[in-house]
Amino acid sequence: MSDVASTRERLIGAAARLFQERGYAATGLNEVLAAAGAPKGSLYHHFPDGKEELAAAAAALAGERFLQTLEQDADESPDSAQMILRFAERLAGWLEQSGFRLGCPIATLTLEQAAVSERLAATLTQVFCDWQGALAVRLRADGLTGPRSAALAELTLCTIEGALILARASRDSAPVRQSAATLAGLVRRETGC
Amino acid sequence: MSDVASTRERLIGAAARLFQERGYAATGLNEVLAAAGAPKGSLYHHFPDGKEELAAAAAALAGERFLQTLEQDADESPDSAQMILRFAERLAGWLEQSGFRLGCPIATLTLEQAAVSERLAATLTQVFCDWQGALAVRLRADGLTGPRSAALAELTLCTIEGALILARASRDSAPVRQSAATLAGLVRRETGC
DNA sequence: ATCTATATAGACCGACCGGTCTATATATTG
DNA sequence: CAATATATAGACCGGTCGGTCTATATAGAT
Repeated sequence: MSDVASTRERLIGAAARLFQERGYAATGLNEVLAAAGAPKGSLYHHFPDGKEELAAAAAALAGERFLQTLEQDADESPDSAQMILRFAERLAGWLEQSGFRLGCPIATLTLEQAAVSERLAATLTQVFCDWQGALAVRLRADGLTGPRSAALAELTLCTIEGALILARASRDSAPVRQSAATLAGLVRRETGC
Repeated sequence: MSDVASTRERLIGAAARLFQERGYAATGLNEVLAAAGAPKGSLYHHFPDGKEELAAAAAALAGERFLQTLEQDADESPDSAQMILRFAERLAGWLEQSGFRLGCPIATLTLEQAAVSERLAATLTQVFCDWQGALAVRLRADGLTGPRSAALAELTLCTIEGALILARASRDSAPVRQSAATLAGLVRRETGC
């Protein structure tokens, strides 16, 4: 196991970061190459289909990272409502630390490219599905039925995604904290925790 | 009053449509000019600050249109919960009719440019604020307090925005309809309607 | 009619885009 | 060692980008 990431991994990592911050169209491949310290030949060696394939890999990586954080917060929270609050707090911190440049790692990619790229759309759909699944697991653990936990997991995910948009527009993390608090209150009423 | 829109209006209208569908960076000014049937000179005559200024005008127009629709649905609904369902149904129809290309008219713009353009960020913030206000008015009419209606209006807006992202990723309007139904149920429990 | 401000018209610019190509280096395998 | 697959390296391509520029047309004022 090498102490430095492989060229392929560096490319995916740099792409994930830049696509999250600037979006798909505004991120040039030359920027990605510079950030990864790789020549253009390497990019098209590892990703023959170019930018689209790189974006799919970047979205998958970002999805996994986000999922792990989500599952960690879910495990460390005594109930679903507190998981929502904890995760929102974490996201608010990320927003503030980055000057409101880092929101959802795949939302911009989705709005820009889901209607264009079949391959990317498939990856993005899977990622959102995984996230919703992780939320649903925690809700079920609070005693909700399968369908009900799925519905509330979907609502929670939508709330988070929407709040991140509003927060980035206003450069204020209040929408994330407040909407999470409102939702957590409604969920708590339901789970009884 | 002329029967055809002025060059300025045509530019804003074309920009609003293209920015909504493809986003900021992926929309070329030449595309906008072609769609509006105007030469480049006219664009920089009406919008000396170029693309950024045009985008701000387009966002303001899109915001007004969306607001009017929202207020209309609010007026025609007997209570807040049904307003949410009605509006979600309308958005789901737009998504389907456009092949999931038309979601929120300003969400992509926000994620791409809010951290970059001060001017655009100000416009976008105002638009989201107006939308939230319209939702809050309807919630207050159902007997909720000012703060509570503001909180639920924010949650509703976040839910809609997030659901539009999920729907575009999966090319399925189910997230919009389902999350709206879940939220409407929670709101109904609170308003008692 | 003349002057002025407004608006239209589009050629043109350097910069950068995603992608292709050939050449070289580095492992892996026989 | 030779042979082969893998990976790095970057010059180069046509095309498009946002923006600037000069020239022309149109409208209102005097």
